[in-house]
Amino acid sequence: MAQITIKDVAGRAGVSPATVSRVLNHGPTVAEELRERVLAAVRELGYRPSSQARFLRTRATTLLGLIISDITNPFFTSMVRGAEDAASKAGYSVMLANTDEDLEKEQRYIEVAAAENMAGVILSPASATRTSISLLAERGIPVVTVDRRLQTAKVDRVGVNNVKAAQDAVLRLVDQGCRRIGFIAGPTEVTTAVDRLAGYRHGLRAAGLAYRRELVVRGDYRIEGGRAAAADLLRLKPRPDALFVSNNLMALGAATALREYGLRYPEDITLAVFDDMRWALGLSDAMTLISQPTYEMGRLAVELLLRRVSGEGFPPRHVVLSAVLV
Amino acid sequence: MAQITIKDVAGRAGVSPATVSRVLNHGPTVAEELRERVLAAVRELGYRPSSQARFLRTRATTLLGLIISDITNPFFTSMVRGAEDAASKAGYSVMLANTDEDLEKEQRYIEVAAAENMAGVILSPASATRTSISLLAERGIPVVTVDRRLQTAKVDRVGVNNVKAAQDAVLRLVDQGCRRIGFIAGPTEVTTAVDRLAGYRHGLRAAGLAYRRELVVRGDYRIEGGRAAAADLLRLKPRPDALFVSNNLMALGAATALREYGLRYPEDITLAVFDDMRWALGLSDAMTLISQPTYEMGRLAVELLLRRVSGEGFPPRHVVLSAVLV
DNA sequence: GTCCGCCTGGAAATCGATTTCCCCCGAGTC
DNA sequence: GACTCGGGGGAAATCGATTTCCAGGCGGAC
Repeated sequence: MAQITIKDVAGRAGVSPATVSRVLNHGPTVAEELRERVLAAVRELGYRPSSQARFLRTRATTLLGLIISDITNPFFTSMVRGAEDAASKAGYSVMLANTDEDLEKEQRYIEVAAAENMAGVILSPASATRTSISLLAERGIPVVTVDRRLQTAKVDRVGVNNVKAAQDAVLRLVDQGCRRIGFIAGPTEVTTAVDRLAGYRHGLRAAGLAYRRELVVRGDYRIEGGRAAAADLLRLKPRPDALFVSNNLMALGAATALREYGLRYPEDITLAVFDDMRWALGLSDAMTLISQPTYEMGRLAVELLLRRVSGEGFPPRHVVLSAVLV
Repeated sequence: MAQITIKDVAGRAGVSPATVSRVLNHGPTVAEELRERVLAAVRELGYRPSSQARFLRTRATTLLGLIISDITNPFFTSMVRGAEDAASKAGYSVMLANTDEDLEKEQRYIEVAAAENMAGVILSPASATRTSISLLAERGIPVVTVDRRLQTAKVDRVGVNNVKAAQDAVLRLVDQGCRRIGFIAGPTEVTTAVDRLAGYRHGLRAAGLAYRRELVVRGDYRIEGGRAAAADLLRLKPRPDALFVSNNLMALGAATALREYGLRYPEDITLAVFDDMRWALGLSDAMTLISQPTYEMGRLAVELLLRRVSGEGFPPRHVVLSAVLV
């Protein structure tokens, strides 16, 4: 019940608190016999140093914050695994927070990260322009953004080449004979949505097709939004011969809309999707998927972050991985 | 960069640190003028108290741990929302951790929660028998389990009536004319899996059907396991006329297996599923779904936990919500 | 044999906040 | 006018760990 402190251990081992600390941290200058006595006392009492008290002196924590915009999204959850594995290998723990794309929640968790003096933060910002990390910057807490960028802040970043991947997907669809490609875009606040839309337009241009405004509908990167957007596109006359959905959750919604309209893919309409959702959508072979190295993104983000944490100084680094067509 | 401390604020406002603390915490006995000066200084310096230093004196944190077994599972993510909303309403923040059903990871996060002196922990244990919360108990950190139970520990718990819900689902399937009902069970370590299997057997008995061993296959509560288990069942001769899948992710896998075997639901086989996965599976109307009040579970778990946190003593409470057939 | 130096380990300062204790000053009462 | 009572606010102790500083003891060298 009551906290076991370093003094209790010291008392039991018959040494001073200083010696206990020396044994537990940077041990060499302690006689073997005392060392054993201390370790025995630690074991017997089940002593665990209070991380708060330790922080007060050392200013060092082993906690990383991972603030992501939607934990329902398998894209992020796979990234979380990559981050966790890399962090625990280096002796750090990862605390997750979910913002639901809500700026207020996001700010609250940034405050928590600052108040807890986390060693570093990985962030997929809900907005490129309105997300503020100044609280962290003030405290010298390093930040790495994943997936999405921040407009202003000069921070490290790990992402994929969204423009090129989207463009390639469009060209693939054109190769398959599609000419009227509907595009379900994401929220304007989010850089990946902007990039993917740009890629879509580049792809059309490269294929010599005209960009038609009515073929682009904006969604919210969520299931319901994808469903509504797909329904809008499917109502067009003539109907698009392909749908390019710019994120995985919206693809689930779009699949539902297709079912509601009695359309089957790939027979009635061709589908291209950002992110690998084979497990949910089925019939993957017939579909253009843009697969992102999500696990790898999490891993690299942590590695980059930990270099900053350990004090390395280098200009903001942008790691751009390749999203590949499958 | 450098930490702004209470002394900086005190200096700027021309008062003592004690007064600053009084203003920020339990204010009444401070003269209005000083109060304003302090608040102004706080604003101008952007002062935020260090939660570590505060904890050292007060022994109180406003951080709740939420340790769940699989963040890919929408069941849990919806629960997380309920927990977050309830917590933030009470001025607490929620830190998430993902164990991936891995006892080692789980233990590590329990250690983190103990080391960080979190106010309380909500846990969906990876194992009923091998998960140990003694580290938390020693420190007096209250624990509430959600979804699953712990065998030994006498802790509060929020869950659903798994036995009855599974039984009802079986009876519904029998009503629809099914006689050979395959069951995809979950891991033996997990209490919900045990309960649901028991419910399946009760349902068969109540319907006067024999329990056949070969109709029950064990999965791992994950997509791939569901797919493999469903494939096993579909190979049986004669083939089952219904599949009852005991969790949502396995249902996704089972749906894939059905497609691979060229079977359609509900035409070729009847499906019943634990958890509401309409968005992913489609064709919900034709399917028996057991919907769990996930958001509510998260909310209630936090409320129960916070009562413990504030020191209320009462015998371990079991909140059992109803999972309903839709 | 004495002195110097090094190594070991204890005492105490420190981190940043809260809280107790106490002093001082003003108002009210006899 | 003096004494008491009470409220406001400062000084200092405290939380639990780390770390600096220093004392004591031992060994080696001259």
